Amino acid sequence: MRYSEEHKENTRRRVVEAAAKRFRKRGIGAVGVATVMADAGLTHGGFYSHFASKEALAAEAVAHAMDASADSIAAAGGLAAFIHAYLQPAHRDAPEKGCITAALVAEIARHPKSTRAVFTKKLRAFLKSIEAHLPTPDPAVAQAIFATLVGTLQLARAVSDPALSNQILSAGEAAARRLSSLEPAGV
Amino acid sequence: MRYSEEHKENTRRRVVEAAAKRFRKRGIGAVGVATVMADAGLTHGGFYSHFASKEALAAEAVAHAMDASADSIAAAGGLAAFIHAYLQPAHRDAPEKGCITAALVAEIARHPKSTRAVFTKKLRAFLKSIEAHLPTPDPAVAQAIFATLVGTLQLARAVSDPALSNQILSAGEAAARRLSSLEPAGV
DNA sequence: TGTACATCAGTGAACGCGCGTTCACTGATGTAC
DNA sequence: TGTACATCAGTGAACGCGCGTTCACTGATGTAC
Repeated sequence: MRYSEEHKENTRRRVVEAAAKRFRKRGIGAVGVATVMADAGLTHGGFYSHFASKEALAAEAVAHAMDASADSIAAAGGLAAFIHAYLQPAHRDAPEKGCITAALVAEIARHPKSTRAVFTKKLRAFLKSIEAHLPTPDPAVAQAIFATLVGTLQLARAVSDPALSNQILSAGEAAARRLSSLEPAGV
Repeated sequence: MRYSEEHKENTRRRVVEAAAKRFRKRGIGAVGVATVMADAGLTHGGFYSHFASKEALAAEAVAHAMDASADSIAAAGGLAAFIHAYLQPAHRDAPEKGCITAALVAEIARHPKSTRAVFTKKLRAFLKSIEAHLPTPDPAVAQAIFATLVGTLQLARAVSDPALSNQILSAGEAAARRLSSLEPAGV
């Protein structure tokens, strides 16, 4: 072969990362293949020497972004710190760098089973990670905490009144802490 | 005027209702004006004698669907019953007839401020309704409960494993009950 | 080491299609007499 | 009451555009000798 394996893998990764960013910012359906390729410094025609379809890229982008945040609880320094960081205005205001679940769950739900299966696999891993950081591990509690975080961030993003948006973030943090049986406030 | 006011209003309402259904099922961006008009038994050209743009229809459809569920807590017979019904598989499996917030929050967050303002107004009313049904009224608790319901329903819809999906619904119900300070189980 | 060749990542024009929106029209129905 | 006219909700062709995907190509770089 001509270009090294490494070269091709690098390009592919750049495309996946550009896609993960754009998709979170504007939605998968609203972003064209040409835009993603341009973000990666390429023209659109080369797309199909890397991916079978836009759908295949969507699945890879979801997987990539889920993997990128897989260790974010440990990185934050524990569940309480993670919850706090997750519900910060900074996260709300930068969806392209944030949680791909909050940005795209509803859209993923409308995608083919193959894409949903990829999401499901990565979600399971993340839920395990939440559970492992719980004072008293319980899968149902981990699921409920994540659902609360995702729902809260989305409501805070949709609302047009900044004051209400901030209140929602605070309310979500208190609720997530309460569900995880952490002490009420502090940081 | 020629056709009665009533006739025009009826048509308009049929279009808004068709839109609210299609948008919830497939997303606003993925549904064309022609499809909505066909659902309402019309051709696409007449659309602009009712609405200024697709965006205007989106805002109306959101408002309409939010209004339609405004009294659903009282209709369900209280907050516990509402939470239970909201997190049923039947609701998960029929987004076109269900909560428009769960179906479209993330997409609404990417729409113009005017549309987000309409959503915000209706959301405030719904949060008030949750709060009024709380044993101890508290805006933050109402916000957290709704965020938990929305996040839970969305995760349950996206996941490809039915068993996990059902677990998530149950976990969400337990959490929402706990946040609202209702007794643990029952129905 | 230097040259010829083969590979294939990446280019850019082209495809068919569906989109939101516009527009000249038509024909059902309300109003005037 | 019956007829002529005006209105405008609804029709369907057409617009420019961006989409996902295909394809003939090119040219940088790895391999063979």
